[in-house]
Amino acid sequence: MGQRHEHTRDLSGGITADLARDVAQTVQALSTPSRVRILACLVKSPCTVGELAGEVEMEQSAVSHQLRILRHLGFVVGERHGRWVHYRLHDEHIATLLEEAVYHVEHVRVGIVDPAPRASAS
Amino acid sequence: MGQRHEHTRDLSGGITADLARDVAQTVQALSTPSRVRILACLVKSPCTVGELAGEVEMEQSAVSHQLRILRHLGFVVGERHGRWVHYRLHDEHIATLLEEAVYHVEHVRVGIVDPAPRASAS
DNA sequence: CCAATCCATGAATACATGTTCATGCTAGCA
DNA sequence: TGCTAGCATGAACATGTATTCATGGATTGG
Repeated sequence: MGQRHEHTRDLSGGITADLARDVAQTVQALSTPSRVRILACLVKSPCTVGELAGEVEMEQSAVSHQLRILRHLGFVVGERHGRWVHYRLHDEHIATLLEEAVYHVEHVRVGIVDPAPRASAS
Repeated sequence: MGQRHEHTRDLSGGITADLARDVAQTVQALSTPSRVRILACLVKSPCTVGELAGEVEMEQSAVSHQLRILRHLGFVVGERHGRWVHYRLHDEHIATLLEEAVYHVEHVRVGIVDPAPRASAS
């Protein structure tokens, strides 16, 4: 345990336009508060749609719509158990991605406005 | 050398709605192909607006607009040198965040559609 | 100074998207 | 077999946003 992953990809060679498109599309799964909350819930444990709706304070319909998006992006999978559908993260890498994103937000406090450059340097 | 960072944040305790909002807003910087390409360029080296426009195949005006967003999110900083404005990443953590995102897209191939759950399990 | 270059910005537009509302489908219970 | 609970889905709507166009500010070179 305590296994080491770097989880990074060298970008010194640049990236293609196609890869940029894929990155943007994937990352977009985390670009809305509702989906972040849904995924954060699923990190803790699998949930039904109704449970998710309660935890993230959204209507059931809205949750279903967002779950559909997350399914299409390969972030979550749903499995039917009787009348309920249990949703869970597709794999542990999804949890890692979210954990990394949260880490960056908490530690590298971004979001501070930076004015347009006016003064000359050098 | 070879220093170890985990770069993750334990989510077993859940996250607040405010944190989810911040995560979504921050991650949104990487949720568009144009901004991903701009940031990927800046990972390699600082660039002027005109250089960025050439590399990412966008008009100068569009690049300026996106740079403004990235500035406000604390992702990049611009410094005036004569007639040019040199843009660079705010710090190396931004590069790490992008590198991690690209890593996930390349290794954990998401984006495969998953049908709505129909069959019953158990 | 004047012109040219580099960049920022506001308005306008086209487009994507998140939510709600209404409805339909599936599975279990009486 | 109705009937209800849990969930999915389509339409409508409001909102956000990325780009283009036009323009203005800043700076240097002539």
